[in-house]
Amino acid sequence: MVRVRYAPSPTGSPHVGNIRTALFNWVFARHHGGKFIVRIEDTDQNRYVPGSEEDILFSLRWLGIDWDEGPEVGGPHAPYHQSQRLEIYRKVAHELVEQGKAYKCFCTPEELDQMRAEQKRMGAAATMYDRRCRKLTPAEVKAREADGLPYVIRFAMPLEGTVSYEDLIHGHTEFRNALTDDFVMLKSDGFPTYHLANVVDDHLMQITHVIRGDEWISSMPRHLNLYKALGWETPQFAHLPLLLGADKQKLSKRHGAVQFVEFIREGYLPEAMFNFLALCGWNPGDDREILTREEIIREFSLERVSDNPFVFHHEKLLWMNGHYLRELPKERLIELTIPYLQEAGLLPKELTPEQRTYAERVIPLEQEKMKLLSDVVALTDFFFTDQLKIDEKAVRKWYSEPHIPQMLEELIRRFEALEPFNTEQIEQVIRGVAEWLGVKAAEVIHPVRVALSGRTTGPSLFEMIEVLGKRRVLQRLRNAQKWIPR
RNA sequence: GGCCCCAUGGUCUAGCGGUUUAGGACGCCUGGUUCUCAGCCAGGAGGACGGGGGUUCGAAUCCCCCUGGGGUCACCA
Repeated sequence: MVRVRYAPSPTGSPHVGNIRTALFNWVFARHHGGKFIVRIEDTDQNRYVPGSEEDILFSLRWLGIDWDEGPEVGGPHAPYHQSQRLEIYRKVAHELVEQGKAYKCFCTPEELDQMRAEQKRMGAAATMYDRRCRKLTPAEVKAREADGLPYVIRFAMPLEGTVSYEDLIHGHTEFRNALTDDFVMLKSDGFPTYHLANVVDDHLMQITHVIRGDEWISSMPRHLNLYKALGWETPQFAHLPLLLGADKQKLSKRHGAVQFVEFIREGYLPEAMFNFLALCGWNPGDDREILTREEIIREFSLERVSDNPFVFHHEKLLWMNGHYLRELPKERLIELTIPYLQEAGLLPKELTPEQRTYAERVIPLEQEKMKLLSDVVALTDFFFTDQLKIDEKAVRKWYSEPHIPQMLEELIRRFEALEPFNTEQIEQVIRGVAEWLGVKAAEVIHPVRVALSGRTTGPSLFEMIEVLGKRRVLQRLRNAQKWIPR
């Protein structure tokens, strides 16, 4: 039985790369009919950010990623918060001390800083704990404990030899033990470090595959030796390519939106995010790029995960979101976009039935143009407000044309009398007026569009007029009469 | 700097020794559709296998070196 886990630490709102890792784990579990476990690695009291766990779980649910064991749902290996499992780690750490595979270290942060500074001054390639406390005699340790000195527990790394494993993505990888220092397993506050807690829980929770980002590869000698010291079987490891910014540096805040909730806020759709994230390092092996969640689950395999870093460019995601937006049923598009109009102040918090019907007619008009749900605001604002942003250049271009004064008058006259006020009738009026004036239809259409929306682009004019309604149309046409230079 | 990872057009990616004059997608350009924009359809440009050695009848595909980029070197994860 495949058992994988997503083990975020609540140190901030989750990053896209982080959610990508969750998605790969989930898809892998679902592909194999295995279990997907969420475990909160809240072992750093200093970096804990309230609310981030909520953001993490919200993001997963928003994407449609459910978990078989974890926070809020529980499971046979509860608790799933590491902060509630402290005794377990403590016990393991002390057992290793008793077996001589780990030791208490009484070095203070100041001493360690000094040691590192010294090493740098000596021109050391890398700073590394010099294992001074590893040499402490039992009596010395006892004395310090009796003095009440705080200590950490460090793992006693083998001084020689190598350790290796077969990465499911990178293949055979080997490390020399001597190059890794005696890392801290248990901090002086009694909390474990990632290395300890992660290994212990992965073992206890019977994780079969550890799928995580490439930045963890360098910790493999620690984890592998820990498993060995504990006499535990190691799970399989798969290290996912890093997500990079446009400058090829690890994706971070300075690359624009990277927090997953920011993407949600901007108006990306879950299906687009799911599809795109799945393609961040994986592909189905053919030319398909638009894939449903079911297809992704069916065809996913770690063998098809690329091992080179993925530069995260928003353009393609935007394109993909536009694609999914165009496929969206109208009802859902309306549901999803109304909140953006409300937030922009174009619609009130509570809609009257009339306002709702009006919005339902407006929004689909611009569906094919949206790349983000939030685009609805800029695309349709002129339907909801009379405070038009006027394209002055377009006004200058059209409103000095000789046919305009007559055109406006005639349109107003005919529209006033028009019944029913629908698209076909409206088109007839527009074309009729053009003919009557002896100008091309476009020479009526364009200036009218400017009069009604303030701009030169927008939905099909005839439909737009119908939706705007006679009252607004007449009012705006009359207003446009003021634009005629005298 | 040590260790580790990576290396196909601007970006993502197919390719796992010959079927490749290296395919697809995003972006870009042109044309068509059309009341504009978008969309859609049809084309196109960019001039990608980082460089050098091998192995082989044959290399983008295997090996080595170099170069470049990245990750990591905390009582953070």
